[in-house]
Amino acid sequence: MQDATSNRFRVYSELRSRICLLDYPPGTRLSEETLAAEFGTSRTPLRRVLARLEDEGLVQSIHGVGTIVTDVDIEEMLHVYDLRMELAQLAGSLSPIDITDQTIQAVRHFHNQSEALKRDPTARAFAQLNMAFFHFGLTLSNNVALRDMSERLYYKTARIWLKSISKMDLAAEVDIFCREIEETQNAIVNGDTSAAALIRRAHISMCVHRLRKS
Amino acid sequence: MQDATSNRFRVYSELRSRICLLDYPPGTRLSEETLAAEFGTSRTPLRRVLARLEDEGLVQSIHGVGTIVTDVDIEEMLHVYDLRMELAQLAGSLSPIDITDQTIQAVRHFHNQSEALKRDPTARAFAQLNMAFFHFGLTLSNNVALRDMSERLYYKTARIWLKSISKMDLAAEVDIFCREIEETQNAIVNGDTSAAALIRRAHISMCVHRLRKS
DNA sequence: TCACCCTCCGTTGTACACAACACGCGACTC
DNA sequence: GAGTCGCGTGTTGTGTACAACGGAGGGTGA
Repeated sequence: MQDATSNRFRVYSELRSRICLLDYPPGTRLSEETLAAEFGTSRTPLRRVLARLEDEGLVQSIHGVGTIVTDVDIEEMLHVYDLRMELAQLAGSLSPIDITDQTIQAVRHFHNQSEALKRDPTARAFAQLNMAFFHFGLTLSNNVALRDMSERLYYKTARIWLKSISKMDLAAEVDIFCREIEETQNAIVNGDTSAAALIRRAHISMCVHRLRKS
Repeated sequence: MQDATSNRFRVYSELRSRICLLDYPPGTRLSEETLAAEFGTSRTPLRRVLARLEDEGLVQSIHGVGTIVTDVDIEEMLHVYDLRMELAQLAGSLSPIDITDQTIQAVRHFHNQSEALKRDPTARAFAQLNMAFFHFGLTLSNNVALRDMSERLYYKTARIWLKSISKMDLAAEVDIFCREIEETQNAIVNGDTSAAALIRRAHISMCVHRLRKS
């Protein structure tokens, strides 16, 4: 057992992940008591985590009913996507990092993983890799505020893609993702964070278009 | 007594206001029990409010010590200001509102109030009017996500100005603020939200420069 | 005189009991 | 038979006692 803060973050992170990977699909009723028991704590600290998830719009607590995982709809989230695109682009101009060998190695790692995914594509593994690659994208700017806001907005919309993938062509999506990583790798190797940011923005935009059509 | 949610927001809003108006200067130790008594509740719901303020960086709770109002430093906040400027500008291009007579009337109201402030300037009244005018600026975009993020960042930095005003020329600052409102009024009357957003961005930028010199 | 320790006090963190509330089901009434 | 009331059950919200912890102050020994 660590100190309270890190333990809280662990629980928060785990629940957020379950919600965004649809382990808890929209409409699921979470029981405070059950979750508290699972994480080996009591309702009080767990409620603090749920309160944060509620502030971020991932769950909704209703007195006398339960804590319910919210539903997400692409049309309602268009505003969020608009902002996410702008923030993605800003990552290239607001305090961009100096690219080191470590950065290049990281993007190569993602390239390898995306190729492996192409050979054995599953929706869940794809979503997880996408999430990890998003976090890598955050590290391209040193602006902490930008990172925080981007992350918050990302998790607000992360479920939409996974909810729609059954109606889309998984192999084609993986292919597009692979190419995004390749393009990003080219930009990073050339030390061009600005280009990497624009690539990211473009792919968010295209992804929204594909999602709306499905 | 209203329902839990609105009551919680009332307490949150009040505490945030006290912190940002320096009723609780940085370093102040807040007592959960005292505050709970003041708002006629118990520690439990009050702690939820403090938890949110802690997530937003306005206070810090330390086990065994207390809940302490954080200090803010302009140099640490430069990243936040950078992002705030970008968001201010985006308010003009991301889902800008259609300007109605109501909007024009609102900005006229601020103009009048700023003129009144010029006649009897106090730092606190200035800070309050500035805050109100900021909230007006938020209404210029229909993008809810943009509004939320802008507000969050604004309150992160709001105290810096008030902390430095004693070392600056209050009358001159009021004058600049009056002109900002006048310029905004011109833009709004012409139906040009984009220009209003750029004016706002410019004034944030200039304000940061003045603050760093003081 | 200084360094160390120990105890006391106030604070935040946690656990738990109870209140407030929503929903469903069954009985009762018309 | 339909509508309505009331109660039981399960949930979140609140209050409160206690545990965990940090710091200050005084005492003690070298």
